[in-house]
Amino acid sequence: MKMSGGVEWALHCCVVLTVTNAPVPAAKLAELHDVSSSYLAKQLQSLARAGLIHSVQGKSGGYVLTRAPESITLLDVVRAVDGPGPTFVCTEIRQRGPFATPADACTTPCPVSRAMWAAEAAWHQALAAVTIADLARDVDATSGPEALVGIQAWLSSGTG
Amino acid sequence: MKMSGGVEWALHCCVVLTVTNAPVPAAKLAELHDVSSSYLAKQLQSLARAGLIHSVQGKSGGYVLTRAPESITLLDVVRAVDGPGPTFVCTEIRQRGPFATPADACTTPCPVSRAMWAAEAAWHQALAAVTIADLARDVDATSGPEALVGIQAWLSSGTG
DNA sequence: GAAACTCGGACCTCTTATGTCCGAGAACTA
DNA sequence: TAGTTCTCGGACATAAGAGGTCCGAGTTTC
Repeated sequence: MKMSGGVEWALHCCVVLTVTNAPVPAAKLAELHDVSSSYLAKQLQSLARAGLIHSVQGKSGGYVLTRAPESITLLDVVRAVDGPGPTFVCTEIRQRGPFATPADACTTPCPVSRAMWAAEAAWHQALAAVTIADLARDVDATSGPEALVGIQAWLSSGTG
Repeated sequence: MKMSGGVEWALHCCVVLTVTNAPVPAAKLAELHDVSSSYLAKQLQSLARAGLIHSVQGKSGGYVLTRAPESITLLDVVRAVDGPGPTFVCTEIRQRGPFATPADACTTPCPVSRAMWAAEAAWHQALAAVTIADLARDVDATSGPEALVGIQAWLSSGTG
């Protein structure tokens, strides 16, 4: 099981979007991270479909965060880009074979899926506990405040 | 991100293997769960490579749990079947683009990967807290004790 | 009103998960 | 002790999804 690489890109983009209120084009975000512009567009579309970012069309268009960074969690981004479905899917194996449990008796999930989903819930909870604002704060602390300020200036100026 | 379907099969097989000390052939496990025998064999090989089960060759051969069910965790099975690597892989995006962080300054993981790995650790911890023995106990409680006893008898007899 | 720039979805490629097969090897039987 | 039968083990096809690219529809700006 490997998470889509687009999740990493999307998270970094969300952090970058916290430094400005002006729309940022996908091409700019791609250049900033040195990744394929065409492919990054796909991830941004996923974020837009999920309502996390808002797209502005036209000449000076781009993407803007729809909510405050404090109210966007990592879980939101992961589910938007990587799909909302559960990672573990129960195929009701207990209802098959010579010792099949009758469907009537299957009112509750089987013990295996219960345990797997409980672990998944713990994962979700940990992701939901961290927000984009937390990440931005960590970046400030790790790379120094000048990093995001520099990016902010670069985004404002037309310099490529 | 979707977990390999083989994880479900492997977990059910491990539970079944708790009811007997005699080797159980892959074909028997496949028939019991009504799944492809050839493909299930692949999952069992993964479990064997990871040292969770031991293969016995020859006429009355099959698979046996190597450890007590109490000391085999769900994490062990998941990592064996689905791969031991982390689900989130950091491609060091911060070292790319016009604002690249110099490699010297990257002694610690970037904030994004730190947060993702922390969540993954919570998931692992939850998986490691549940053992195959716990699952077997849950099955007993859910489907009644006669379920596993019936399977035990079926495995012992040559009846297919 | 025209032009330039933006997003959005349709399209193609390639890795990986899924599924299958037959040969090597060990235990049982005679 | 030799033959037979059953087992696992890895090599071989196939299908689905991730990764990557492209051009058209729509909007803002001049």
